[in-house]
Parts: sequence; structure tokens; C-alpha cells
Amino acid sequence: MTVSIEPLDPSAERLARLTGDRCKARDAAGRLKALTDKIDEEELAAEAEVFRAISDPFRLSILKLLRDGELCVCEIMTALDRPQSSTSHHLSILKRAGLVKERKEGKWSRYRLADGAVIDLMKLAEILRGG
Amino acid sequence: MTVSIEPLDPSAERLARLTGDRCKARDAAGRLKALTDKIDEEELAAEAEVFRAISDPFRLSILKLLRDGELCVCEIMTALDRPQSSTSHHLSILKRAGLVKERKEGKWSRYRLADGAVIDLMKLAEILRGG
DNA sequence: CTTATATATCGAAATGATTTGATACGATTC
DNA sequence: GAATCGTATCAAATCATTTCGATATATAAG
Repeated sequence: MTVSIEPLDPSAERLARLTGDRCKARDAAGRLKALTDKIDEEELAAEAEVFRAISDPFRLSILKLLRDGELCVCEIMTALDRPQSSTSHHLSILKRAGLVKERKEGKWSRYRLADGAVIDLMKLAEILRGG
Repeated sequence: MTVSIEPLDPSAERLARLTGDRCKARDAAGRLKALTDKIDEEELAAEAEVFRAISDPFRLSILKLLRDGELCVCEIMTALDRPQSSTSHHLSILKRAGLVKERKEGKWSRYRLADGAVIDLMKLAEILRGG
């Protein structure tokens, strides 16, 4: 078995690491830092923003409401018993993260889930929490 | 199958709302608030905690690293070039949220993804962000 | 054109999260 | 048992988020 200088295969890289020096060497050869090469900073921030948007209980409950269909701001604030300014603010966060879409109709702003993937995200969280 | 007086079917409830009074009535009949009956506060908090744990770019990058296999703290801190105390702290947040599991071996603490669903969560976020 | 309704934005207080050096702890080595 | 290495915890500074009343804008109704 040959081991190349450049670590291309993640599992081969991992094997080399686990069989060689560990933390004591503190990555003198830069092999560990090479693992982060595929991680793009912008992608990372964008994906983290998605999770951050769902990470608030109020916003998560809004998304759960919207599974049943489109609702306007005053319906959401009434259903969840929250102030109007707060409801509007959190909806803007969900919108910026790409989780909901807005449709203006007269003086109403109607919100709906942006994608079926949002429902899948909620399902996975339910699974991870003893589903 | 019997249908009670209370609105059980979400779509029927929604239909009634869309065809009747809207925000002006401010939910005089309590129909909107009835939509929140199925939402359990504790479940909500637990699921929000999952998303909050992944919502930090540093923690998300840790999870991405762990897709390739188990790593100890000093390997993670070296790969991501972060202080030890910070790395350890964020790992404890991921652990408390049920996203990673810990295995003690000698003086090392080795961390791995707790469930395949964690990988699915990351995939969904990639999809939602133009994947 | 005045009034009412729906929503968005502002601002300031309260709260929470992140960061990092310092320190404590436990396992290993000498 | 003294020194070293890997981790966890602490504490304080910094930074971000949440909350909600007040105000602004915009559409519609009278």
C-alpha cells in the first residue's frame, strides 16, 4: 500500500493520521488543516443562516403553522399570541434566510413556506429528538 | 369515522378562515389560536435547540469535519485553527443538542456524529441555499 | 380627505451567545 | 511523585439577539 504525499482521499487521510503522530505533533505537516480545504466560508455562512433562522422557538412555531398553508401576519400574531412588531420582525428573518416567501395582496402580506425542504428539516429535528 | 364540533382537520379550518372574517375580527371565535393546540412547548424548545446548535459557522464546520470520521478535540482545533477552550465549549453544545457523541479513550475525547440524520440536515441546508 | 386596518421599521432595554486566557482535572510518562 | 499532555470549566469582555412600545407607510373604506 502506497501513501501519497498529497492527501486526496479523506478516509486515506484519516487512516494516515490515526496511524501516525497524533496531537503531540500538532499537525506539523499541515495534514489536518488540509481537511478544511473543501469547506467554503461563504457556503458555510449561508447554511448556518438557515439553521439560525429556525433556531428560535417562535420562528419554528411560525414554520409549523405554515405547514397548513398560507397565512397573513395578523393571523400568525393572533394564533401565536404575540405582538405585531415581533411577528413581523421574525417573519423578515425567515424570509431573509430563504425559508418563507411573501405575497402582497392589498394591505395584507401573506407568507408561505418557500420549499418542501423546510418541512423535511422540521421532520429531521423531530427524529433527532426522540421521534 | 366521526367528525367532532372542534376543528380537527387543518385544511377545513383553513378553508373556514379564508372564507369567513379575517384579521378584522381578531379571532373572536378562537379559531386561529386553536391552530396552535398541537404545538407542544417542550418539543418546540428541544427541536429549536437542535437548529441553534448547528446555527454557528464554527459548529457547522465541526460537523462537516466529522462526516469523514471520528476526531479528537486537538485534531479539530488544529484543523480549524481555533483555541482549545473554544473548541471544547462548542463540542459540548453539539453534544447537549444530541448531534455528536463522545467516546473517552485514555486522555483523548473522541467525537463523532450521533446520527445519519445530521448529515441529512446539512444536505437540506445545501439544497435550500442553491445546491 | 379623514379614518381605520395591516404591516414594516425604529429604538432602547433586557437577555443571551461567543471568545479567549487562565485555571483545574484526569490520564500518561518519566 | 513530578512533569507533560489532552480536556473541561471558569470568568470577563465583547458582540448579537430578542422584545415590544412607538412611529411610519401604505392600502383601503367611509
